[in-house]
Order: sequence, then C-alpha cells, then structure tokens
Amino acid sequence: MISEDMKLTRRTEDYLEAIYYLSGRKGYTRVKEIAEHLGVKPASVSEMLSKLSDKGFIVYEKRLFVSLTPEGKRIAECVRERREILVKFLVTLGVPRSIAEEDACIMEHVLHKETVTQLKKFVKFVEESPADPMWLNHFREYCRSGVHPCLRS
Amino acid sequence: MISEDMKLTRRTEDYLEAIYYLSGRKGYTRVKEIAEHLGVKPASVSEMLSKLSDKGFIVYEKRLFVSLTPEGKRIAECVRERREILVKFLVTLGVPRSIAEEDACIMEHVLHKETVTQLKKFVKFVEESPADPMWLNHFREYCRSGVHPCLRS
DNA sequence: TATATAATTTAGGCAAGCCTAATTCAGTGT
DNA sequence: ACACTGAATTAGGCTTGCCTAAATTATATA
Repeated sequence: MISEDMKLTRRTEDYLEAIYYLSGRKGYTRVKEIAEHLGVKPASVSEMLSKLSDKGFIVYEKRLFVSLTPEGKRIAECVRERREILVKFLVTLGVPRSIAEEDACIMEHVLHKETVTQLKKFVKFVEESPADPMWLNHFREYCRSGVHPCLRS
Repeated sequence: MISEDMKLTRRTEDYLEAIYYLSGRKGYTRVKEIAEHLGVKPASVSEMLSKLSDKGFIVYEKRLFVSLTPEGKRIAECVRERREILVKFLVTLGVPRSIAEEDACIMEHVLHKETVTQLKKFVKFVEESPADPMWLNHFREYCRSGVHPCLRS
C-alpha cells in the first residue's frame, strides 16, 4: 500500500508529530491546538490537514476532530524517537535542555539514518557506561575551565 | 550598514558558501559551476544571484563572473566554520565522512549558537585529549561489538 | 571577421506553506 | 427552537525556490 512518492516534507512530519503529541490519551485533537503548538494560523492548519488526510496519514472529520491513522502514527513515532535521541545526546554534551529540545526538533527531520544511528549508539554507550565515566567528567571540567584536566600541570 | 531584516534563508547561505568554496584562488566563479555544485539549473542560479547582488553579498557582473563582497565573505566563512566543526564532530563519532559532510551542511544552518558552541567544545576536547583517549576506543569497540568493554566478563 | 557553440538570462509556471478576511457551522445557553 | 459565539473553512494572495523553453551574448574557431 505504500505509494511511490513517500518522501514527506519536513513540515508534514512536524504536523504529524504535533498531532501525535496533542492527541494524548484523548486520541484526537483540534485545529486550534495544532495551530498554537506549531505557531501558525488555524487557516494554515486546515489546509495542511486536507493534504494529510488525502495522503492517508490522518482521519479528518472536518470541523470536529483530527486523529492519526496507523500509518500516520507510525511515522510520528519514528520522528519522535529520533528527536528524543537527539535531545539526550545534546543534553549529555551540556546543551541546555530547552535549546536541546528545539534543536533536536530541527535535526530530527533532516539527518541521515547513519548519523542518527551513530548518535543513538553514543547515547546508549554513555548510558551503559559505569556511573559518571571519567572522560565525561573531564569534558565537563574542560567546559568549565577551558583546560583539559589531563594536561594540567 | 547592517540592515534590519538580516535573517538569511537557508538557501541564501548555501549559495554564499558555494560561491566561497568555488571561488578558490581564482577569486571568482561562474553560474554553471554553482549550478552543478548545488544541483540546480543555471536558470535558478541566475535568479538567486540577482537577489544576492541586491542584498550586497556578491559582486555580480552578468554573464561574466561572480565574487563575494567582504560582507558576503564574512557570512560564508561563518557558515563554513560551523560546518567544519560539525563534520569533525560527526566523524569523531564514527559517521562516514561523506554522510557527515552532507549532514553537517544541513545542521549548520539551523542549530542554535549554544548547541554549536557545545559541539565545538567537544571537538576541541577530543583534539586536545592525550592521543586516542580510552573512552573513544571504548566507544568504537562498543560500536563494533555492541558491548561496553567495561562490562565484559 | 563571421559564425557556431556554450553559457546565461528572461519569461512564464508550479508547488509548498503561510497569511488575512470573509463565511460557515457546532455547540451552548435561554 | 433560536440566536450567539468561537472554531473551522474557504477564497484569494504572497514569497521562496525551482523548472523548462526561448532568447541573448561571449567566446572560440574557421
């Protein structure tokens, strides 16, 4: 069933993820919420929803509610997983959480699978390391002092 | 002299960087080269060059050559520096060079200063570390075997 | 010098996404 | 039942960037 031109635009992914996020346990969301979440006008959301519906990513009952189809949900989950990896990663490297979240949101759409895979490995590596690995402490110290601890006199 | 609406689009930065890269020691470049470098048609380049010229980023002698103004060069260098950091960073984490270059090119435009700063610190940290730091070897080993060396029996 | 070729530019279009203004409709309260 | 209100949709436009086809010009070659 997967048609040939399955290259989603960045914006399409944004919308799907927003719908996923906003649906929560209710299982659906509304135009206004999406508009606020993405910082656009409701009119723009309406338009996009028609397209997403045509493509089979959402169930769109005009004027009533919006929810994801299984396919839409699958995509939203992928996008979101990628983002979470990136957030963790950036936070590990000392990027403030709020900025990390924004940048992850940007990165998630555009990086190659290989890159994300690698970052994911790195995150797991850090998570599986013995508590507070030395090098990470060294790195933090380096960020603070500007000097690599191994080179201090 | 810096006007108020100085938010360059991503594409604008791409073009400036391409011109910078292609100018090399010649000091100028041509429409065809830019088109090939960016994977677009010459007609599209012409158009964009007119805009870049209006904004004062390039010296554009129609039908003859293109070069950067000091302002254009300044911007191109910033963009390029950001990208180089990112490439190094991704390569350090084991992303294949060619992919790292593409992704860096994508990331360079969109991430916050804080994030890039932090990645930059990380790259410098690695560079300034004693040769082949342990953790990096461990990480590579982990990528290969899927097991954290510190946890092996 | 005249001409052929290759590079450029122009003109006219298209798609994605966003906006404002005007309209339509669902749901609430009387 | 009915009117009100706020949410949603439609219509009409804009910008960015890209494309093709057609017209132009610079340059290399005869």
